Amino acid sequence: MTETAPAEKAPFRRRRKDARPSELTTAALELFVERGYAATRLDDVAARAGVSKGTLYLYFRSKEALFKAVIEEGMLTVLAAAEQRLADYRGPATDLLREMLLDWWQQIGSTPMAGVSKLILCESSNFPQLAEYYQEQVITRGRALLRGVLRRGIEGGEFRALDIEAAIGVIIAPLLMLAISRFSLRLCSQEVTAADYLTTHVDLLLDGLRHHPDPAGATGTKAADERLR
Amino acid sequence: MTETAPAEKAPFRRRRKDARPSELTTAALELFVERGYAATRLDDVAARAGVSKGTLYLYFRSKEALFKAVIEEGMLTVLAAAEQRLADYRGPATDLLREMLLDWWQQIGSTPMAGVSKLILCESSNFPQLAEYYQEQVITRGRALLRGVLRRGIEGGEFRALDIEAAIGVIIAPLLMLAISRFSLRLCSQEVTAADYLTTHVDLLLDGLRHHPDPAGATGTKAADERLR
Amino acid sequence: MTETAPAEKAPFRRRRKDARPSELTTAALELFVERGYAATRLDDVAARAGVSKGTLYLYFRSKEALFKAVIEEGMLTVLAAAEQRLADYRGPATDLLREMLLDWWQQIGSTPMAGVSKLILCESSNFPQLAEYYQEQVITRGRALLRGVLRRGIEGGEFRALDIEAAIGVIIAPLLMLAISRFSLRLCSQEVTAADYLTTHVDLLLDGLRHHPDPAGATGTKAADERLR
Amino acid sequence: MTETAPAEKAPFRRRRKDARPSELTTAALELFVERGYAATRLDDVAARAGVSKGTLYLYFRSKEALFKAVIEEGMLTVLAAAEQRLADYRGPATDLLREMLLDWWQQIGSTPMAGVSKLILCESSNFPQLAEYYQEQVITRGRALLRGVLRRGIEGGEFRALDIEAAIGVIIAPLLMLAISRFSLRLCSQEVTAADYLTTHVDLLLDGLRHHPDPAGATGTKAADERLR
DNA sequence: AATGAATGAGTTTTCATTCAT
DNA sequence: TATGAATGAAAACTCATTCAT
Repeated sequence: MTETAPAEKAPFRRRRKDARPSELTTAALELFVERGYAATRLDDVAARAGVSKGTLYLYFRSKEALFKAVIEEGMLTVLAAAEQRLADYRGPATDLLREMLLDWWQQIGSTPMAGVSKLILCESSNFPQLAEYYQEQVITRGRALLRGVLRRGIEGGEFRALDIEAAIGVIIAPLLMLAISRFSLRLCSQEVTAADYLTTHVDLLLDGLRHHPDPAGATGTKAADERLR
Repeated sequence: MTETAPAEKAPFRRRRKDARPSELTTAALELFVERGYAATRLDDVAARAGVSKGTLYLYFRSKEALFKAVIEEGMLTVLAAAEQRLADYRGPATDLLREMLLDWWQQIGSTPMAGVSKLILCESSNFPQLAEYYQEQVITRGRALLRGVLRRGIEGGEFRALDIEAAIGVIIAPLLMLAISRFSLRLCSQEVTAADYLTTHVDLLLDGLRHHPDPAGATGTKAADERLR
Repeated sequence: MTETAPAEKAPFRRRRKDARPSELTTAALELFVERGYAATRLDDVAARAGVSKGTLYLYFRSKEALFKAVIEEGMLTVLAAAEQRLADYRGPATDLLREMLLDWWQQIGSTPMAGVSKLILCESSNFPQLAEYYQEQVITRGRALLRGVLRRGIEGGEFRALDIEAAIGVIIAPLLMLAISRFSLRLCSQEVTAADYLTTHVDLLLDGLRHHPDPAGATGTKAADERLR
Repeated sequence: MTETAPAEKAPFRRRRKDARPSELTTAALELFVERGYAATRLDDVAARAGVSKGTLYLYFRSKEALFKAVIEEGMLTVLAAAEQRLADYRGPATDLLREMLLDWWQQIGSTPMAGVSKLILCESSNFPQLAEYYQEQVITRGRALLRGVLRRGIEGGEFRALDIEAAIGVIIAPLLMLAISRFSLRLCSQEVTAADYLTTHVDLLLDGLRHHPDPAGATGTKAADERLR
């Protein structure tokens, strides 16, 4: 408003203008994650972004469009981070798996992007198409990455044989809960630092995956199968 | 509804009156879990319960009161199920842990009560006092149960030493995700049956916990610690 | 319910039954006066009368019918009290006027019936027909009584000549305000007992009415007339 | 609406914004006075003000807040009018008293502000705090003004001795009834113009207050005292 | 006669969306 | 572009009225 350098006016404006959409989605993400979609008022989003409510409608057709933009922007970020690592990484699957989990935490789980996971979890039934899209673009790809590592580990004798699809979910769950817990009740990571939690998860997991002769678990498994019909 | 004794006609009204609250909370739970608190209209809750909107207000002062009742009723159910198992169970910690996890799934995770977990996860920041209450009454108690088993296992040499608090969270997370996934996107248990998922979780976990000499994991742990600061 | 003397049952019931309507109107009058018609809930009327809400509908077709019954019952009481005094009273108009005002206070103004005045004042525009009826039956009759006394006093030389219709209103106003004030803010009778207030009113009034030669007031009156057009 | 300066088009919005609250309270005052608080629908207030229902909530948090604003705005107007007259007026108390009463009618009683008196009278038990505030700010101050004049008149020998507090109420009552009657049944001023009514009140009152020797009233007073205990 | 559970029309209140400036 | 006043559809909530018992 009180521009001291009139020569710079145009670029400044340009920059603001270009930055607007992501300023808005950033504010929206925070509030959507904290309160949920329906409970978030556009008034509050605008206020947090420091603009008027009307301005939101210059960039997004509707509240739903804003929400979708938030999710899509988050997905782009996630996928961009992931693609970088697809990597020609070579070496033991054990190391690779550990690497992937810690990477995920550093690139995604510990950032605001983790909020997108919470949104998908909480709002998926209200936005089925968006959820499906997320499923295809993010979840399926992420699972594929893990599947590759697990297969390699099993084939190479590092990991014992197991139900790979199920294992993928079991591996992801603690990461996801850790990320989501940042925005709500600490259901799982109460009184524990993220580092301790992750370390314990990785250690337990790699120990559990490791191929060793002890046949004791098998009995238990059968018993469990019976209990679950 | 299924009147077997026509002679008992008189208490019909009375029985209805007594049954109403839980009919209403049942309908409300379903919708709150599916759509979230804010997106659930009381009209729909009433319709699902087969009553008029006004009837809801005969039993619950407000939408918020209904929500709290839903959570509290769920908590009672969960705690009642848990208390039953506190048990004088004796035997290997390994068996006990497996037992507990499968029990949780059968008593809670696979029932409508699992929805309460999703609600707490999604709505905790909108109902902080309720979340705190849930934390104290349910989470803390549940963690205490697991803590007891892990300690016994470690002291008895069945399990290796580890960060017990962190391990509790890691153990719970896959169960919770499995339960919550029933009401939204299958973030973790995609294309896998609950039984396979649980079996894999328990097997991996017990393998990972088992006390065996291989010291390889330690190195990895240190590397991870460094990455996480 | 638990009648110990079954022989007396019938008459007891009968008495209750006959008394019901006035028990209900009594409770209704209290609440209507305190809160106004619209703000009074039938639930509360029923509760104050110690019956269920449904019972009200056994005696009154609707809330409006109940209100009208309250007013009409009040009017009957008022008129009955008035008729008694129409009297073949003889004597100085001064004494008669004082008598009438004090009587009104004792028979009406100091009783629950005074509430009817407040109701008419506050609700007349919501029940124009009822107000008109009250006007005809109560106000007009009351004014006629006063008119008679004032005329007699003027004709007999006790009172000076004045605008009789206006004087009637001026005489009534303090009585009415005193009565109404019992149910709301003491706009006029703050910190004064009803007896002091009435005494002062009557004294001032009779002094003011008395025929005395002093011509000073005339000037003032003319000035006032000019100010008011 | 009545734009005399078309060049000033820009501030139209601004002017509207500033004017809105009082447009709304004006409409609200009319309806509250006519129907009472509870029976007045915000729909109707909005319609009378020529805006939509939602607009009301742009300026007032709730119906109750609107009501309080109506009363407070009315009080400000009343007090502002009163302060103007506090006056260094000198002269006979008789003239001053007449002046005050006629002023009140012209400044308040004959204006829409008179409606506030009706609201306070009718709604005081539903808004006790507001009533108390009104009592302190308006009634107490108004009584103080009258008290001053009466004292001066008595001390100066113009008025006879009497119960000043009671007299204040007796003096106010006809004014108040006249004002309130404009909005409901003419309980007191039926078939009489305001001017005639006021003139009669003032004349009667000043006559009644005047100091004259006749001791006749005393007897009557004693009789009245006995009747009232 | 009496009850009180149930109803649904009516009211208050909220908030996404529009649009004149 | 940006604003924010205004809108009105939709949701929460109330309560007079009904009716099965």
